[in-house]
Amino acid sequence: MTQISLSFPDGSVREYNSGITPSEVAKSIAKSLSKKAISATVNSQHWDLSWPISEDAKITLHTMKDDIQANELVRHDLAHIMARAVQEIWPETKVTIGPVIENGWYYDFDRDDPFSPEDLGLIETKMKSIINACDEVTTEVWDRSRALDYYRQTNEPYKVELVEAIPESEPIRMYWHGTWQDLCRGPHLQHTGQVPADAFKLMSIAGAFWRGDSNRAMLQRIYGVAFTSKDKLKAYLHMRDEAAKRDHRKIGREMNLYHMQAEAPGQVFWHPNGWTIYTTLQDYMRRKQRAGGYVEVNTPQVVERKLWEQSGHWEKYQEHMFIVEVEEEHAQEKAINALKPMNCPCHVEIFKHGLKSYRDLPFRIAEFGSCNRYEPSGALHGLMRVRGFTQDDAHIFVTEDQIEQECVRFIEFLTDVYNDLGFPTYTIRFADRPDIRVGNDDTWDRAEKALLDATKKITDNVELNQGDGAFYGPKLEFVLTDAIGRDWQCGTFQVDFVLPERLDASYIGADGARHRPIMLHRAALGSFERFIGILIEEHAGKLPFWLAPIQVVVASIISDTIDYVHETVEQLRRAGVRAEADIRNEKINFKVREHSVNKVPIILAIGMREVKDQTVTIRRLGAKQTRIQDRETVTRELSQEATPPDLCTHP
RNA sequence: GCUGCUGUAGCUCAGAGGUAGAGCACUCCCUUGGUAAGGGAGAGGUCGAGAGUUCAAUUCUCUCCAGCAGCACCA
Repeated sequence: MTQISLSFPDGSVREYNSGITPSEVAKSIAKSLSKKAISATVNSQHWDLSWPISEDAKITLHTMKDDIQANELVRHDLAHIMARAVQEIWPETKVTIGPVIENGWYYDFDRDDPFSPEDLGLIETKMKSIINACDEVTTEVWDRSRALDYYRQTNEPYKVELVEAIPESEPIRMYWHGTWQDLCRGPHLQHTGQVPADAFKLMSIAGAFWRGDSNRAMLQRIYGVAFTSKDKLKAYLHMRDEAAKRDHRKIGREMNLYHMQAEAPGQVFWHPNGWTIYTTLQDYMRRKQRAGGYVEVNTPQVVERKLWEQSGHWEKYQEHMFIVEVEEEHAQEKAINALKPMNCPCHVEIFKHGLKSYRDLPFRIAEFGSCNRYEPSGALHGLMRVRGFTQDDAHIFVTEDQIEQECVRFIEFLTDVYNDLGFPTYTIRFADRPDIRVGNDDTWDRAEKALLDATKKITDNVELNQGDGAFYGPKLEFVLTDAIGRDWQCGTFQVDFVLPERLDASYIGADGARHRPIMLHRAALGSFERFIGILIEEHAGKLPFWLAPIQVVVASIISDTIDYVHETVEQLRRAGVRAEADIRNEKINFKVREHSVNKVPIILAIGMREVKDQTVTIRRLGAKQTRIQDRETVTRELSQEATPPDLCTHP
């Protein structure tokens, strides 16, 4: 028998016979450890306690206290337990796959009758009885033909396909939870009773395509969440409730920001409050862009098909464009146009107008570009995914050796903007060449290097998004993380070798000859709609003062103060503060409650005392305390506070 | 687009094969009250749209539209 040596986290090394399992290793160290161990990490691979180790390795034994491993095992075992429960209740159901995901797992099933929400309770009960049975979990490695025969015999076509897809080099491993068998990579716990029966919950049923392919069968997916303890599950469910309260669709209604209706799906009816946020944000971006060296342009909404054919969008995105057909008076055929789904081709046309010299580069044009895309109905989601939206779009025409400097410049610009808007940290994803692409490898090499070098000048915090670049060039994606940990991709910076070529854009170089510029696409916010959605959720509706649609409500306590209230509102408005009067015949308690619910940042209460002393009583949203202060001072301070961050004279 | 669920007053929701109800909001009246809901009265609905079954449909069935969750998609 060959000997192997295992080294432990504490630095110690022990000798064992080859083929020893982590379970036996644990037993050799301490009885208590062997009881508590649930899995191991062997040479940085998560390892089942029952798998043999046949070579020298680094080993770490895990217990339920190791959250990462424990969660994975609990969730993975629950996936099997759920599949078993489903097949015990409905034996005709076919099983497919059931991976662990963030916070839980899912399992995809194929059956004629879809699951109903009531079925979830049934399944949960069955799962608990499987857990209580403490059935042993066992595993074997099978050879390919045995596995295929088995799944053909048991009439599990999806499993047959899965086995066939496993590369020859990899073992085919089976697991049993009791007598219930599933193809699985592992690892797992040792018996079903190790799964905490009170720390999981089945959440929802949804359709999902087999192998993520919309041309293949639609399966029934059940989602579950699971943790290592009941308290952790409770904490998670609580967090989820909190997230739901921040939903911009709910807050948008409550704060009367916008609405949508069936006659214009995916398009926004901005109400006065919402439009105030929108225009305030747009005014801010306009100033920033001007200061950042961009010139602003505006281009047509309805553009003839021909241009989209030239740009290549017609071929690729035709079915996602709003087509506008017009019976033109003297034309032989109908004129076919499309609402612009993007601004790039129009910007190229502006660049092309009049000869450009290399001295004109970098040529930066920006547009608050209204775009319309016929997004699939199932993709629409509040302000986050709409059919009509406005991008803070810009295109920069450059020579190849200007890419890096423009990229640095943009990242600085974007950092500044995100900072002002309350997102001091963000992550950058670098998406490099996809398999299907245009342009030669030399060009890609240089473009990718330029982007990476530029990014690294500013931050080391870059994630690689391999192969996810556009077919026309590499890109950077700027991702914000909101207050409850969700990621939102907003900004983008893309290098494009293709469009200038397709639309035949050129400039005159120092050598007097025509050259092809490279086009950089970039946006900081992405779309105003989406960004406002993110702002609302990030702040739970309590926007920074300068963005709040109504900044101040001046509320009368008794009707004798109405003139003073109006006067105060006028004074605030003259000072650039968005103020409203509330002189309704209601108690001050009522008014405070209502405006607080509506998230108005400041309430100024006016009674006879204030009128007599020329003061106001100021109350900030969320504060219990109020404070009486001279009216002129308050006006001055609020005016200061209402100033957008880029116009503030003091830090 | 696909699977499932949902659609009743401005909002949140209840209801039943015999053409509708609550709370909040709204209007009016009383109340002039000092920091998170004062009291009373009133008005408001082709029950998402269309078709079918039925003596009778908002309720059952089908089709469509929209929304929600997820999948697929996102230039």
